[in-house]
Amino acid sequence: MLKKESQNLEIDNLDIDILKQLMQDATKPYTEIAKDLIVSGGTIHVRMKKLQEMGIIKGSHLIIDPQKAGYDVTAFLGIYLEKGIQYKDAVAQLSKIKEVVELHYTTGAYSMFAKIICRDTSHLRHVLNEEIQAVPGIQRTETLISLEESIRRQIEL
Amino acid sequence: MLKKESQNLEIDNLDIDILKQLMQDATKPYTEIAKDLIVSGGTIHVRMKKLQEMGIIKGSHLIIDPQKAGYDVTAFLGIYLEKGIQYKDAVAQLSKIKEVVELHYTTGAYSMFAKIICRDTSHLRHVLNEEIQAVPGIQRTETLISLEESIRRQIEL
DNA sequence: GTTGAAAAGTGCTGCGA
DNA sequence: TCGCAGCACTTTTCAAC
Repeated sequence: MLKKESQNLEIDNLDIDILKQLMQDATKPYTEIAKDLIVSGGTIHVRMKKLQEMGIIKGSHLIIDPQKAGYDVTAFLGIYLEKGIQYKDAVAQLSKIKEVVELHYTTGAYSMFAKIICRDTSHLRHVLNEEIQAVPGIQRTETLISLEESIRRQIEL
Repeated sequence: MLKKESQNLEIDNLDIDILKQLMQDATKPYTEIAKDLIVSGGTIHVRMKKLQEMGIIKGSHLIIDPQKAGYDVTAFLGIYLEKGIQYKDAVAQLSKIKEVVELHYTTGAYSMFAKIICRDTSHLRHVLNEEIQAVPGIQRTETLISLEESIRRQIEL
């Protein structure tokens, strides 16, 4: 017997429609989605199970307002690594810094690119000067501070 | 009579603990959270209602894997605006481009900074050359392509 | 503000088409 | 493969502490 991967691995329009709705509000009841799409609740359930097994759905997050939670400063960091430094080691070090919420290995001017969220400017200064600079292999960084987040959304399927 | 804003606007440790749990999995049942924190389900409900009214909770999102959904290329874009161009106008234009998932007004080298998600490199080329360049006021852009997203998480409360 | 339980609604699982 | 129906579970509300 083959592994159960041999099931239907395709995504149709119904799957897309379900994802579209849940990407905006992950707590929307299946029954309501079913009404909108004119299928039964059971069908939604089967599709969701398939999408989860396929790994397309990675989970769900509660979206909080960072500013109202006391995190007022968003910054981007272009990072220059020293030659010969293992990228993986730098990632391991940076992942220990809780304020780093996103890290990319990039082409272009920088070796790596990070997004950082801090309480205020003094908190940011501490993270930059004490935490980031302490990571071995980081040669230099360039900071871009976000004065306003004008757009924030998910991809449209 | 005053507006109902005169209610309790403070956040205590219980609120933080609830948020911590739901930030990782927005579908976690209240009853389970209640058991973990050793309070009743009703209390969780009251706190959640308060947090939503305060605007700390902005909603919930289903997290999908962009690569498995056919979006394989993440890029960052440093944008130089022409002098005298209204920032707001550029935002309005860029928000029409569905591939732009994040846009910040920044200090530093660039006027604005965008995050873009595309299906593949030819899709990215199209967005950059046709869509972005067509926005009035954009003088020049610098592209950073993400080869790997090494860290992706939410702030820790 | 919190509790505990009742009432309403939702999610899950088989059976049938 | 999909839809329907019953059971289990969760959400929501409310009187009482």
